[in-house]
Amino acid sequence: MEPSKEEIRARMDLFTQAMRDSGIRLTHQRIEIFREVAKTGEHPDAETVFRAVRKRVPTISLDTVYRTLWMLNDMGLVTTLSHQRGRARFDANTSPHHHFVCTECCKVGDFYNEAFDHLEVPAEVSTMGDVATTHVQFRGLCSRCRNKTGRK
Amino acid sequence: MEPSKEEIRARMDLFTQAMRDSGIRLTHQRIEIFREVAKTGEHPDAETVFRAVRKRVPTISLDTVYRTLWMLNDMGLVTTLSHQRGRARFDANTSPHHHFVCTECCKVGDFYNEAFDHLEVPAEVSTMGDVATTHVQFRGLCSRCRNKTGRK
DNA sequence: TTTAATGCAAAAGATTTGCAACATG
DNA sequence: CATGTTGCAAATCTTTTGCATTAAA
Repeated sequence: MEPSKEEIRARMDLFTQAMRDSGIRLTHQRIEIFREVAKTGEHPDAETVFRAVRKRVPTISLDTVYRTLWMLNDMGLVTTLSHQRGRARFDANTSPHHHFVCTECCKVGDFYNEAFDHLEVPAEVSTMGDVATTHVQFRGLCSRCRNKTGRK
Repeated sequence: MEPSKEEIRARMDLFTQAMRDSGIRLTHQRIEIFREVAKTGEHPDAETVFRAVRKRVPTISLDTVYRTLWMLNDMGLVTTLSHQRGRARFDANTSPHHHFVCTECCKVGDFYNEAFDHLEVPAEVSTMGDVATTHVQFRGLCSRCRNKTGRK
């Protein structure tokens, strides 16, 4: 689930390069914010990122975290999920991937599947617009919640 | 896109029955709130439902709309989507279906596809939990946004 | 040194909650 | 009638914004 050391480094490199290419300043805060999202597979929300980064950059403010996260989203360096009521969660994994979402605790597990990346687009959908990406989402009780609520 | 008269009636019947079965009171407000979500394929948010219902029930309050919508969600009579920053949207279509989501305007189009309803669950996913439902989401520019921003 | 980015505080937006009045079963 | 439900107002939680200060390039 957690990205490997190499994967994290690759993400950081991609980030640094993309920032330079766009002429956006590589500030201390932005680097630490991106690193925090890049190093986990947990899809943290803004508050979680804020708390983690604050340990290393004590003066950081929550609004900078928000501004940065949405900027990264606009740049395509992170994507957002929102499976919880009114709280965006961020993901630095920009490779095509899919999700298992627990309907109980909202935890999200990633997985890769080439076939799902390229599902045939039905004609009906083509009339709606141009498909750029495909995401499969399986929903159900995660094993942890199954053990907790399922059988007690 | 919009549900047919019969479909709307079927949804209302399902709702009425489910409420009776759960012993939850069928109030004027609840009926009108559900009807508002049931009669459209637009996945309205709470505010939109509120404004529409208020025309028929002028004294209704926004918090009743929220309470009711989340209750319906808990009962499985509606599902929620959240493709827009911090704003939940509600859908009374409980049949298995899939989505095309515009990355520009966040508009969501529904479609049906039996094959997608029953994608084979990879072993890796089975270890995460018990899959109950499968949703395919295609993302890209909708035709309207393509014409607006794409070529100008 | 120039201009973008930050931090602060305050605003805005979305959703929830406590409670007295009210309506349903 | 008894109790669940509503409407109101105020609270809460998340996210955004204006602006003076600070720091990248």
